[in-house]
Amino acid sequence: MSDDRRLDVLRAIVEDYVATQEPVGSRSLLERHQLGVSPATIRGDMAILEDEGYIIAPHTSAGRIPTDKGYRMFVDRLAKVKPLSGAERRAIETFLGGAVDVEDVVQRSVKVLAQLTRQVAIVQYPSLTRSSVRHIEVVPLESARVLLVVITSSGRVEQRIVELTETPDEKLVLDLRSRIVGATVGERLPEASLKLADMIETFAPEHRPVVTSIVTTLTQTFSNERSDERIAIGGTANLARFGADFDRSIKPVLEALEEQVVLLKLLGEATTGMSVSIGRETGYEGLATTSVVATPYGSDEQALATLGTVGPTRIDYPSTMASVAAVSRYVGGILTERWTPDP
Amino acid sequence: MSDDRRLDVLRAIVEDYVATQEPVGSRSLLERHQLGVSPATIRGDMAILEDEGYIIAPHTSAGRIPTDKGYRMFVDRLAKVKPLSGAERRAIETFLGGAVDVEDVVQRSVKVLAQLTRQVAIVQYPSLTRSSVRHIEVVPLESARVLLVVITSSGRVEQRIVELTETPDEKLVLDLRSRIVGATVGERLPEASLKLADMIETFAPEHRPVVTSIVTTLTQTFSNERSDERIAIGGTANLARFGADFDRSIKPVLEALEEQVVLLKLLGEATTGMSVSIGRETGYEGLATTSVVATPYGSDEQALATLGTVGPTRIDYPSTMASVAAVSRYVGGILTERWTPDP
DNA sequence: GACTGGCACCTGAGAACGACGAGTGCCGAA
DNA sequence: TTCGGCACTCGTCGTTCTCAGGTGCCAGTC
Repeated sequence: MSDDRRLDVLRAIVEDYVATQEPVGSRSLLERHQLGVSPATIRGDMAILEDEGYIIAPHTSAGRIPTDKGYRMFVDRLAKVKPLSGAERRAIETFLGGAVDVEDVVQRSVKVLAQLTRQVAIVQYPSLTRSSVRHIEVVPLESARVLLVVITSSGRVEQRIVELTETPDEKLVLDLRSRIVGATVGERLPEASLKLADMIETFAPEHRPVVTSIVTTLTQTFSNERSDERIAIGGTANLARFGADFDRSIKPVLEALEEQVVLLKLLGEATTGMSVSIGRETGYEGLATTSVVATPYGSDEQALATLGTVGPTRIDYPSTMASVAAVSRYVGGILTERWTPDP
Repeated sequence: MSDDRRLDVLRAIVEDYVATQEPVGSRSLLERHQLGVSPATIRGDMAILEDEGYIIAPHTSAGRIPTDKGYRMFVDRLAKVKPLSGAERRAIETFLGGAVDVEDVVQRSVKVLAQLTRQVAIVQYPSLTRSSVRHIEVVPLESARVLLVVITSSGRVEQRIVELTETPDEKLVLDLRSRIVGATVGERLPEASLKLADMIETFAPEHRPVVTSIVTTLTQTFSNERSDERIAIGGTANLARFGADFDRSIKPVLEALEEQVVLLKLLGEATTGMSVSIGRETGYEGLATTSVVATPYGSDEQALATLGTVGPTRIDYPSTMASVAAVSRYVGGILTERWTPDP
């Protein structure tokens, strides 16, 4: 008995099950794959694969379906790369190319990814903390209010209105503005916070309250966790493909999708590269029958955030991974090229 | 036969059906309502109500369920106002009160409305075109780029980056900025656009290209339809209550929810006040078994946008309408009080 | 020793069926 | 007009039966 053939059988089972959504038996397997042996031999291989936990029979007299472990093996060792078609590439490129701002890029990414994979797509907004300061503006408003605008290297704009105890002197504001800009532009957000903290002491004591107030707000904005938590979701109608049993297989997924914390953790696992979490590997009971494919996007040096898909475990992993990778690449390209200072 | 009693019967049928989700027969109706007559009499009334199209029997020997027309009658003439409990009011108030910016207000509104009604909640972001200019900032960036920031009376901040053909003179930018601010602050967005157009000619011809470029971008931002289209959705897990048949009753709803155009049209019908669309009244086949309850929010004088719920036709209309109205009131209050210039 | 064909066995899906019960429509009487 | 009574209708539920697809095992073959 050859180990190789047993793995071929596993691959064939995964492929067939993904295609048909039905347990695959030894006979029907041979109808779709030329393995050069008889059904009985396949049955032997299947029995061993079942012993090893790669596949399982839903009941005595049905075919086999892959287990989480089986999919894992398939993804890690058996899947062949399935490149996107030229049409798909062009579709991504032209659709994302039409975006007018960061918000738009994210919305379009979600849409295109959901359509490509026919799954639920999730895209995290570009992280604030992982980007650097492009510009900061300090604008006095009416009363004793000041508007702060922070523009980051990823093109995001955050604004805050600060209520001061007194209307600040115009010269002070101008001075403060230029010093803030000088200290922070080009810095990563955490570093910028440090620089700002140091800066406070360089001001005359009578100006400290105003300066402190403004700097504090900026620092909060830099480390604003809520901003990092924003996520766009699309393609929820594709949940239809998850299964017919709403309460058991779809409702928990919808609940998980509404729970940003869960999504962020799932996406967070993909900081270093393409990540595939299969079934219970996701760590959430509600997602026990779903897989999450995620990958970071951004420039080569710096990831901005993460995007991916949520689908039933029985998905076409090679295609899904190819789509996620492609969208990630284009989004990263657009965000870094388009909204980056020209040379 | 009294007309009054027949309407009482219709009301009882709607209330019972909403409560039990099951067709209601003449006998079980009397178990829950004291109508002072016998089942046979009720049957007579039911027969007439069925002739008139207010109720229908799913099959010969089942009870009756209300038709869209029956719900319509119920909402228009039979429903008694069902005020929110004090606890519910306080929950809305405290939860929405914790919001830190407009984005946050909208997110929290969706959440609280979905929880209160146990339906899908949709909240349109405050409209740009319906609000006025609070402040505009013009910030030169590196190269020949300029950042424009627009703050509206509803607290929204829009930003655009303009690519100019040449780096503008610093004095010109300052002049332009103060003139833009002078011309637009306090104006409604459409009027602000007009004022800006007039302003172009007051600049020296050599400055026209820069000015025109910037003003054009601002005008586009003012009339940006895409901004008006943003909608937050929540409580999709409540779709579970819509019915067990996913493909027929839930998938089309999910699809409609992803189609912003549909949602906007539904919300748009509520410009003048509380609007209830029942079943096919929504005008979308996919929403044939759902009802949309929507109402505008904003100040007394000026609606900012619309919010509401999407649920199966068999919902508790009085409670739903009360919840939608309450959330609308609080959201409107917060947005107009909190982010409006102090006196 | 690995593979194959044959065979007995298992089991879920689906059709057929009957009993049951909730509900109706109608009629004659109060 | 209302009411009680009665015959009738149909969908639901549980039971039974058949069927098809699938397995495991074993003896035989290359």
